[in-house]
Amino acid sequence: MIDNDVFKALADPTRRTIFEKLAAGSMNASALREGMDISQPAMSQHLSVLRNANLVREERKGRFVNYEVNPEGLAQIAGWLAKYRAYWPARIDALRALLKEMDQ
Amino acid sequence: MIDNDVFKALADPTRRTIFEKLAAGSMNASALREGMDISQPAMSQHLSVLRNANLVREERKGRFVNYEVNPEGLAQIAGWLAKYRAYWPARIDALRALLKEMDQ
DNA sequence: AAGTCAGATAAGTGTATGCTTATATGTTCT
DNA sequence: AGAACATATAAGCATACACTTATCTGACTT
Repeated sequence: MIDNDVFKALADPTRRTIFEKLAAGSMNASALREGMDISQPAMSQHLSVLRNANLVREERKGRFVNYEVNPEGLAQIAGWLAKYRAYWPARIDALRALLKEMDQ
Repeated sequence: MIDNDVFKALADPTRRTIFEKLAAGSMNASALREGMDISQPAMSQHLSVLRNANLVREERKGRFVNYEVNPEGLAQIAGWLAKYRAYWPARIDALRALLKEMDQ
């Protein structure tokens, strides 16, 4: 099951922070570390997990590696969530509307 | 952070299966175990985790405990997902495919 | 009241996970 | 070519996690 990687990847708060940073704008691994009190290998390992979960993708830029959000992972979560549409509370009707709109 | 519990709870495939079963209809812990090759304590522990993540809630029914989906947990995921709405349109095709797949 | 049943909790154990330090790979600069 | 830099990988370690068996609590039954 592929969902597994996505949820596992997001189960770690540090990885969610990294993802959030990337969502605000792509950047390389060193830039990501700024203000995060995390070692270089740890960051590299986290990025590897996020990449495997299709939450993030990389692009070599010379000696840097630029990381950016990969919508694929988000789509997987949306897909999982959609299965339980029946239980979505009114409060997130906007989300449902958006999915429906895309479905047309 | 509350997201933490939700994603951690869903990071385990067994718990996702349990949740899925409950989404199809509320039932007690014993009924949940049917066809699942899981010990009674393990089930109880999983339900405890799901409950803590607000993905599930319980209702005492005499000597049974009926479990059902708690939309609160789903709302948390939807809320998290909504923050990255900006990235959805980039892969509308994937979302559409997922939705179509689900509708059958 | 005693027995039985549903479920929770306790304690122990093997494995997974996230970190560390050390080293390797690959790219740019002089 | 060699130094400097960005990132990845290796190996080791402490903690978290999912499971097990044993026991406990609370509710129905006779």
